[in-house]
Amino acid sequence: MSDLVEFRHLKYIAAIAETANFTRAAERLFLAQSSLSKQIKDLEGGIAIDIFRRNRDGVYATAAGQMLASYALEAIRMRDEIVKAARAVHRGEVPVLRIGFSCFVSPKILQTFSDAYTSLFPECPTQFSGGDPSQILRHMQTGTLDGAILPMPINGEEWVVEHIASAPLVVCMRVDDSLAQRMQIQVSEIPKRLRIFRSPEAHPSAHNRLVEMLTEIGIHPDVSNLAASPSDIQWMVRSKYGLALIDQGTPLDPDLTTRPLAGLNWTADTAFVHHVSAQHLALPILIRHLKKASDRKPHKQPARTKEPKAIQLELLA
Amino acid sequence: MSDLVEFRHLKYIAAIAETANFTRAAERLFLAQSSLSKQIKDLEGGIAIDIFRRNRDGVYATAAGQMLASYALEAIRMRDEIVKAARAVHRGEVPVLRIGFSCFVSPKILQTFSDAYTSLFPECPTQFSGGDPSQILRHMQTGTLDGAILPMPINGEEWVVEHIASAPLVVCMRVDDSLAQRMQIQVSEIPKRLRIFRSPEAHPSAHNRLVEMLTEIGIHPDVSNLAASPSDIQWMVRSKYGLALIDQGTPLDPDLTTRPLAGLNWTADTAFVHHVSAQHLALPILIRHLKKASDRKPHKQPARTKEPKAIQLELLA
DNA sequence: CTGTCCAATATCTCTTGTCTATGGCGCCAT
DNA sequence: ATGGCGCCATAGACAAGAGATATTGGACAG
Repeated sequence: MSDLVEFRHLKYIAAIAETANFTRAAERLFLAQSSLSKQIKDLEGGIAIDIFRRNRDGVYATAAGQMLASYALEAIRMRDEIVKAARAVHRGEVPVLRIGFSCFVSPKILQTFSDAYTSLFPECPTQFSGGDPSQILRHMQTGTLDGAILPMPINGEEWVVEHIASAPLVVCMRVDDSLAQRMQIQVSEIPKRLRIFRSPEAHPSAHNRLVEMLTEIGIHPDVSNLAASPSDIQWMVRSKYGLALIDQGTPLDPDLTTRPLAGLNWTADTAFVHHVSAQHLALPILIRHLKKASDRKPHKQPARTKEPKAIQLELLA
Repeated sequence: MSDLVEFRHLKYIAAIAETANFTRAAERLFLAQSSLSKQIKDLEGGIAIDIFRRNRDGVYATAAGQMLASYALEAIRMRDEIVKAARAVHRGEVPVLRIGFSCFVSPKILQTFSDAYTSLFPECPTQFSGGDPSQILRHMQTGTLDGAILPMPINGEEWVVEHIASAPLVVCMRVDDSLAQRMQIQVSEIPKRLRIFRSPEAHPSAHNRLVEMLTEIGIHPDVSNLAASPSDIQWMVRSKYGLALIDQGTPLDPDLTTRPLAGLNWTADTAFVHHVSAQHLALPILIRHLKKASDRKPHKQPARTKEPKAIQLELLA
């Protein structure tokens, strides 16, 4: 039924809707007015929808016609985008997609991202490079990276940020720690032992935010042990330098374990980020894909918290 | 250039990609094999993309072909959806969209939603009815409401929840309150005065969550004054029953004012919700639209907080 | 009443999508 | 080897249909 609707028709509809005039639309389409008229009339008959109302003072789209017209613009834009990208892929002209990532982003997220890109742009090469968020942002400013997967928050108007994952923030401890007996940890139990943090320079806003949040709930953390990677953190915990807050998804040393924070539902959120002026041809398609996918993930892990997932700390992933 | 690509071609590409065989794809399309072959070949020449690789043991899509094939499925689905909806609009067969809302959802959000629906489904009637979230959810279960605009969180697998807005949670006070002199309020300053809350029965999970969060930061609120609407709350504040936490977007009595909570970045989040088994034909299109729009809103109000927006309380809007 | 503007209609042309028939290629069973 | 089979490409015929030209008809302004 709707197979009668071709892109050609969408183009015609869009042109008529814009000009509100068959004759001028036909000119713009390099078409005779009569041809356009006939095409639309046949279509209207075929799909049983009056698209335009022809009046003394111009042509306007009916309600249904307005829907089709706005859809038309979007559909044509998307088609052109995809065809352009596909052609670039075919010619092998898709430049390597250079992605930066923080080592605090879990491998699973990187894998998911990489898989998504590969399914969208098969056989197109990627280059992943780890580093400090602040370094990575600089690289994106200078154009030596196309995008990045980073812990939130990322501040500034110059960044396009698309949230892609979030995982609970949990307390990391030795398996033989007395706290490991418990299912959950009360915040009030650990203020003095929470002493391991990530280097503030690497991602200042996230660090500041974490400290501030802890302060708000009455913990004044002793930020003395600084780690530059999850394995540093885990080594410190193993060596009894203190406890740490880590992303639940982090692959864990067998001597260590994690426990959720009672009541609190802080999450470590991860985003795909690119500079507003980034050029890579895959970015619009990639972002659109991530946007669609973003709604499914939250559904996968909702059973964990009995309480509504509520406080969200967009924090180091 | 990409004007050569018509929906017809997309249908062909999808069929071939699925069957991996021109002959069987042609059968499925009620088409002669030769026609299909020619169409694809002409298209490949026209847009300068090799879509399929013909081999001894079958037909595979090339990298670019895979992109086109997966795009094809999506594009055709969308077209059919829109045409179906447009036809329903044309015939006046779109049933009234019955939307429930909590009175704690700001009028601006309702207006935005209503505008969005009207632009997507011109001339299609809507019916808005206010009420308690718990009532509204029951109505959606029984099918007497198609969807609702409610404060988050909404729990349960039976609900489809699409986040549409979020606004900072602020302290509401009289203009002549001594606290009104300050730009921000420290949480520690108000524990005893925070005494006005929304009726727990109306939205139990949100209420529990708010109380729990306050407990976490050391406030044990005196939940004695219960209000069923923003104006009840404002009357209570004006009459010196205490302070209240309200959504920053709430239209305010001239005798009252609001101040942000220092450091905290709690937000009141609002979602569009519908039951998983809801039938209304506008829902898929509406949800898709809200999803696209959802990313623009956060960009509009980021300058307000100097600190990264961080803790998010999906709470009564 | 006439000229103008604009969409619809009629008729014709020419492109193109599809059909039937056929050819070529590789694979396998005999 | 060879003949049959499955599969895709090609060729020529044909019909559908997209588009062009010319014309009609309605609304409106002068």
